[in-house]
Amino acid sequence: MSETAEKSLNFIEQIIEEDVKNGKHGARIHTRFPPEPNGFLHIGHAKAIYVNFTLAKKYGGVTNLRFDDTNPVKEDTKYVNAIKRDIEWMGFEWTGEPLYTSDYFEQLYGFAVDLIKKGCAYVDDQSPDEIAAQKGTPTEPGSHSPFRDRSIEENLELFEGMRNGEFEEGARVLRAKIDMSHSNMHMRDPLMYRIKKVTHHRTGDDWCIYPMYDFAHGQSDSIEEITHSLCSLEFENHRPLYNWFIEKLEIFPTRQIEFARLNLNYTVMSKRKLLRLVEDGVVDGWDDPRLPTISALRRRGYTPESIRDFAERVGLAKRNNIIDIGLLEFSIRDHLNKIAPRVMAVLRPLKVVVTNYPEGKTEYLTTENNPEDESAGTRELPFGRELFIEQADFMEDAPKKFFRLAPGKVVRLKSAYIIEYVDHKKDAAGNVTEVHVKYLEDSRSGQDTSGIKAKGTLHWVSAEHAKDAEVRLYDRLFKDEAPDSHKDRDFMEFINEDSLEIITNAKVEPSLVEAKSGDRFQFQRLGYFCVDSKYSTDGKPVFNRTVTLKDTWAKQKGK
RNA sequence: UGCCCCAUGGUGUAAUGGUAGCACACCAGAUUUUGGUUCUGUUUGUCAAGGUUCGAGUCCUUGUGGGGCAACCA
Repeated sequence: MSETAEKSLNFIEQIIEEDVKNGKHGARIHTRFPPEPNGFLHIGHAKAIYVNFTLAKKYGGVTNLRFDDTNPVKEDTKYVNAIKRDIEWMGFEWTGEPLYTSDYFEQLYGFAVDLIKKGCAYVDDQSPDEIAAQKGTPTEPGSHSPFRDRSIEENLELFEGMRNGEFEEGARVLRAKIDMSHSNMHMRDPLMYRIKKVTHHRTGDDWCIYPMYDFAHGQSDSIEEITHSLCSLEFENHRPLYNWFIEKLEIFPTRQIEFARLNLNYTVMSKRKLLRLVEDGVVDGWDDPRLPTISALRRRGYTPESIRDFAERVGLAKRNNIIDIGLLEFSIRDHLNKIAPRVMAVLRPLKVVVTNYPEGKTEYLTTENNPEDESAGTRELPFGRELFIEQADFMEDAPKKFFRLAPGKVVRLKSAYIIEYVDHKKDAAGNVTEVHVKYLEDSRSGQDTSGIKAKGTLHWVSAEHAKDAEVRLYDRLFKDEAPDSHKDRDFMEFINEDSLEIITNAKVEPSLVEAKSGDRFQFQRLGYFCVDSKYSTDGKPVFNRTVTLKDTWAKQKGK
């Protein structure tokens, strides 16, 4: 992360620099990432993680990881582990041990008692429906609960009763006593505690009352002395309440700052919708490479560096945004171009016979592993009389701008020889089954004295030496740019039925059978591929296509 | 018909009262044993109307458009 002197600051950095300049909190910066352990992290979270961790680090601060586990109905330890793994994989380190809002339940209870004693909270015996009815609407004020003016003593007694399990679920709640006619709905006597006789993933059955988000999140920030609590725009309306509790409780004044969350086109990001895709079997689990979850991106072959680069590029502001998926693809191409070894793989093989090459002969040709990185070295490729090239690299009736193999054309085989078209065979259906060519013996790569210039260069594998491999090609999961933006159509209607193509008979160069789970390659002229962690077996790797190479030829064809 | 937030090329994001810049995308060209990479160049923008000012993307007013808020969810 090289910071050029010219680089302008985003609005949060400006706030932080102002705070540092003024010596606020001793110029200390402390942020937190507060996931609820009820689902998997996605690329939107990745931005929030990036923002919280890099901002703190930039100003010499640290970041807490705090699981916001105040709703035992939805939360589970299995998510805790997945979330920790994803953050670590992204390359970030939280300070100390992971923290949990549930660690503060006793303290939070004390805060509530304090508020009751100050006359700022009361126990309400009404049902959810009654409370909702009194809430009013955004344009009409609410009305007071008949229990609003209970004595402090009675409130204290009832609240303790709630804690002790004396009442049924839903029978009573604790509410803040603020203003039922406030223009901000969140200030109309919001709920602080509700009764839930549910086992919590960490505290077990110790509690049967649990604090609401609004009475847990800000207070946890205060307890941890978080200086800047960064959250998404939807919590803007909660900030007055956040500050009200800080003021009444006289606790550490964390400042909440909201920023716009990340949105990506051609996908969905909400946990609920992601869960539906998984449960309906549309995708193959939370880490299906077509999903925008961090575990899916990892499995697909994205690097942590590329995710961080992307998070930096999307910027930080308060404006709602929809980022083009193409930007994410740029980030991963940019990184993989520098680090991925180039290899030969033919996805849809077409047999080529080099008629003037000796039968039974094998020669080994040297090729560079990565033209962008000399230190990557070279390797030897077997070459023989029978080869496979890509079906799309031969055309019987080629347009003038087709730089590949066709009647009357010559092409270079990458790191090998220039070949010249001789003949081709077709089956009964008219499909080309075999192409015959002659090679130019004096055109060997690196020792070319033929004087011939070939316009195109093809990738290839030796038929005798090539290994079979399975390759999985992914396309966007949705056909619509914003599948969940249609008011009267379900996002599932926009599923792209062709988002996964499995090729079982790809031919790859022999070295690839030794590839290990997670290894990344550039299949020359095709794209970047990663050995799948789920379906690969020893000696039989399955390759996931991370992203294609930029393809200006395909673009031209489309015209 | 309440409150809060937002509005700069196709998409994002800068300019903090003084030349509207950067990235991605797009288009054109150069290089290339990957139609990749790299390099060069072009096109495209301040929501509207008033006001303040020598000067407004920036400040003020009023509109318009978009987003959020009425879960015992977070």
